[in-house]
Amino acid sequence: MSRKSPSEKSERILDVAEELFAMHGYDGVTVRQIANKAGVDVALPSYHFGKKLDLFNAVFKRRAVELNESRLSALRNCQNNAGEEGPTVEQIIEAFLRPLEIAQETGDQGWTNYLALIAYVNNSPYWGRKMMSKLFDKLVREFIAALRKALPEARDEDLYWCYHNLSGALTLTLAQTGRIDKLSGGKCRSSDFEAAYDHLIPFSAAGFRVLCGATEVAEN
Amino acid sequence: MSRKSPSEKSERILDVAEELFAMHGYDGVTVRQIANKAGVDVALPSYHFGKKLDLFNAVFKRRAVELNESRLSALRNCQNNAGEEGPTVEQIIEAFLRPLEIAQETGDQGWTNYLALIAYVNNSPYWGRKMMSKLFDKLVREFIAALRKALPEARDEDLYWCYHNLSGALTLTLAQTGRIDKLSGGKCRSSDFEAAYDHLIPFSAAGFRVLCGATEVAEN
DNA sequence: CAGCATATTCAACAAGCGTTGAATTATCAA
DNA sequence: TTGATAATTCAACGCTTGTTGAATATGCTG
Repeated sequence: MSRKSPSEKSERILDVAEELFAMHGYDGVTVRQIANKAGVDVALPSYHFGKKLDLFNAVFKRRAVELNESRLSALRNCQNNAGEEGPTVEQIIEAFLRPLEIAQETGDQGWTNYLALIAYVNNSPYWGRKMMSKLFDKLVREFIAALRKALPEARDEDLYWCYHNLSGALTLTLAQTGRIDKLSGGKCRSSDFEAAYDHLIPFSAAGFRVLCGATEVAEN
Repeated sequence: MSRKSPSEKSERILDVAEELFAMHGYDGVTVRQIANKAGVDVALPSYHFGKKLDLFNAVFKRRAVELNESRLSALRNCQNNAGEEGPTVEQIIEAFLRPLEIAQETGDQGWTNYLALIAYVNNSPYWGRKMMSKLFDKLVREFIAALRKALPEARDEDLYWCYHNLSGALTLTLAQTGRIDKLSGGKCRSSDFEAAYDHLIPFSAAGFRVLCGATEVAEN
């Protein structure tokens, strides 16, 4: 137990780094700030995780596996429950989004910070392509394959642009900039992921249908 | 001429700062990097623009007025061309997006960098709310008002969430992370704004209609 | 208790940071 | 040409950065 699991301070460093990196980006945070906020010496992050970039990677990787498993299981679940023709577009997108509510459900602020960190990386021209691909491409391709099956007449190009739009809307949601709070005068809240997904699912599903052949419903 | 317009090097500093800030964010760029790439002394940015943060603000403000005017004129244009009932959702979104193709049309790389900088700011939890509001809220509210008129049965809450989704998809497009290039195996290109908008306009219009009362078409 | 590996702190380093005051060059009107 | 003003460079400052080697504390094993 004591050997295998990292020390308590080690996890506290990851938690604090997660929060600060999500808020200010990689370059906007110093190792000293992390150490101070975690209540440990400046040298401890280096001891546990090596260089600053290694620490960043450790934070980014930490929850990725669990998140991917959760989303994939949601996809498999809706595929099993669906009939021969497979799940609908709405069901697939739902499986893509709902697992992200884990932050709200568990009340774990760490998950909220992590999702904001994903938004930071995904939107960054410098980090974006490489880091996201490495950890999330496999899963994303599963979802796109499911969507392709639900929209058999779709052209590949249209399918990818639709996913891009969905991904962008999701990214801005995860970033939690508070912008919609101000714009809407408080009627919408950035932190309310459930409301965001309740709107994003029908919103993007309609988009997919329009651009990727809406014959699905008419045929039945 | 010489007094009023800033010197040639002064503009070069802004151009380089724009490019680097868009790529690496505020904290990911040093004043020295900017000066080196611009081919000027380290002290010159401070002389012309003051503190580093003032330089960042100068870059962010520089093209904002022109961009806002261009978008507002596109909105007024489609409003004037439309009949009594006003423009359609598609026409409004088109007016919101097409002016952003100015970068491709003029071949000015500076505009591409600037749009990526907007994406960086808009997606940043720290900078996002304040900086975006200051420069773009007035315009955004014009567009939302036009959309409200085109969708008279819409609940305010739904309208704002729909705009949020549109804004997110646009933001990821402007960021130009190259992620869709890799995902699609080259079938889609991040740099092809025209293709992005050709897809985003019907995509988001369908979303607006589904969530904000689709009776518009059925009634006519 | 002794011994040892791990965890943590301490102290310091070389490098890079933003910024500034003084010195130098360019620009242009008189 | 001279003088004034703006533009630019030069040199340096005090401070912060990430990282490291040695010293100390902690916790477990025997």
